[in-house]
Amino acid sequence: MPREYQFPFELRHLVYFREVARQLHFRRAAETLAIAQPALSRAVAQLETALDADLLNRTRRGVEVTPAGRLLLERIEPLLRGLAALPAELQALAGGQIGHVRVAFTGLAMATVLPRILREFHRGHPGIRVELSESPTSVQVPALQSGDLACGFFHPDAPTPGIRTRLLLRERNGVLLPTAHALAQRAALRLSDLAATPFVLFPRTHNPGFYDRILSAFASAGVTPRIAEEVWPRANGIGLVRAGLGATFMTPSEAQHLPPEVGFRPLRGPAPESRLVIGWSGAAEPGPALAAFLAVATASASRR
Amino acid sequence: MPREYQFPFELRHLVYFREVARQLHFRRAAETLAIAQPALSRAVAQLETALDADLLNRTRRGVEVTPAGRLLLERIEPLLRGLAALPAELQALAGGQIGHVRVAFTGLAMATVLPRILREFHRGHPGIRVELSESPTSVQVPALQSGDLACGFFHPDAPTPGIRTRLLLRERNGVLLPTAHALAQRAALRLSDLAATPFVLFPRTHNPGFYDRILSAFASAGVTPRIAEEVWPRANGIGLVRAGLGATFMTPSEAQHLPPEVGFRPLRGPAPESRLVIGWSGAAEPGPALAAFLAVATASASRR
DNA sequence: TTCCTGTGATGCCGCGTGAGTATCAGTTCC
DNA sequence: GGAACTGATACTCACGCGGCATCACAGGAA
Repeated sequence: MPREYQFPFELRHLVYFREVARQLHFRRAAETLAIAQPALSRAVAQLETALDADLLNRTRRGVEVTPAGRLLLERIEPLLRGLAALPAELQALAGGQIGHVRVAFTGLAMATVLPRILREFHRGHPGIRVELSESPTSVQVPALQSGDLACGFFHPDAPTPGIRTRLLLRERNGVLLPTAHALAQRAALRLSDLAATPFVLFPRTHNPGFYDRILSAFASAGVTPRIAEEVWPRANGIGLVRAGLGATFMTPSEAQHLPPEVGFRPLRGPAPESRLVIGWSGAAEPGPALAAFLAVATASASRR
Repeated sequence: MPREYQFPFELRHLVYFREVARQLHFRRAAETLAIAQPALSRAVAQLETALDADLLNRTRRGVEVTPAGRLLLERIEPLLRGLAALPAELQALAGGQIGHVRVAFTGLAMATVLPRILREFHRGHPGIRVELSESPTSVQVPALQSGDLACGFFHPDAPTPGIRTRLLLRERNGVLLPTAHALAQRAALRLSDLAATPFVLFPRTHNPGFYDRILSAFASAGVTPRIAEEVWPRANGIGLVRAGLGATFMTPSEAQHLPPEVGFRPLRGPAPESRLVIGWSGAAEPGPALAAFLAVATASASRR
């Protein structure tokens, strides 16, 4: 059976040759490699045949490396180093010391729990890279179910089969108004006060359940709100409020650091409620990097 | 006998795994690799054992690569590519398409034949790098004899055993004077005219034979020259003449491009003669890169 | 259901080949 | 002229790669 093979040599040959080139001495190199000298001689000779090049000059007063041998050495040195590092690297991956996690989030998550979680996580796991991308609940849920996404911070509004979740935040929304707005004088508001105020919301497709709960909250207060803009991501909505184009909903946690042009007012009576969860695929056991992230995230949440 | 070996796997394993990861199909990968499927299954299993990591998820509906497998792929892909390129690279080295030559030269060589040789050589052999360093004859000759230097342009003054040479230039020296010098009015000079003129020469150790021939040429003209400076490299000597510190010897070929502050005058009667040769070690057959360089250099010289 | 097809894994065996020991061929010493 | 090196060569042996045959299992079609 003819032996077809892409490489006319094996790692052995390269390692053996490198050792001889280092020590310039077959016997000592063989000892270092824990093989007998004849085996080493033949392996190097095979490599020379395979590459059709003289790699070493055997003289009676020692061995010297030919130009071809030097070129080969230059090329294989980094390769062998890289290969030698591989097992440890894979162990590090398995142990969760290195790796990466793709994490999606919504504006609320970034404004509340996420910065703290990331800070803690990077302190404990400096080798794991977190790939963050803001995306709406309606995108995250199917991505989590299909396994395209490892982990997401989102706002569930219906059962999410195939996703394991943990509640991070559950808060009644208040209202964010331009400071110049008439209602900004009041300490607290009711939904019914807001009939004349244009609203800035997220696009309905991004979380239809929550969107509709907002509308029904208005309806039960006897008001039909005017939705002036639907904008995403979240930061742009706050920007529009700041620019005086309307009001928006916001939770108290989210209202920590606000520019002076806007003000947060709690709602009395019925108010839409936001729930922020962290979710991950329930199909497969999470990998070590994801497990580490989840551990930090849930611990950080329960410590609040 | 225990098999001690730095790597718990071989190139085979990596190539086999890569092929399966590419095709996500053991049977087709085995066909591509021209081996039977069971052999492939076992090789991949061995690699997984060796690295203590699951690289592939075998499901009934196909094969998928695990994160560890992806990491491994990322790492080995460039390595395998580099190794695959090795044989061709070594052949190119042997064929003289790539490589490098260490070449030493003296100031005279750089002022005459060398630029043209380098231009021609790089045109015909773009893959070969030339490492140039100016060094005196007295340094080049032993370096050529010991094999530390591949090729040199120098000025032999005695037999140089172990070095093969070819004469490139053989010229009577003239005199380089500051234009302001009294003798610069004359069209040609004799050595005996130069008794009162301070001279700038190279250090005697750099070529004792030639140095002494200069002195004896003076002596036979009945003159004892005043050696004001001994300076190296050559360009600095010309700089000193330009600065008015004295005169120096120079061949007509070297006197092609001179600054206006200096002038070249031929010598009538006895004059020191400069011989420029290219030399290379006669011990070993020159390597392909050196052979190519020598071919260009000698051809360029005989075409003058 | 039942059979067929196709997946990758497993059992077993022959032979190639890597590595062992013993030895050779050529030096460079004393 | 031997002693003590060097690396190369000649054997033998056994490990393991790869071959074939087969298994276990899943999915699809009848």
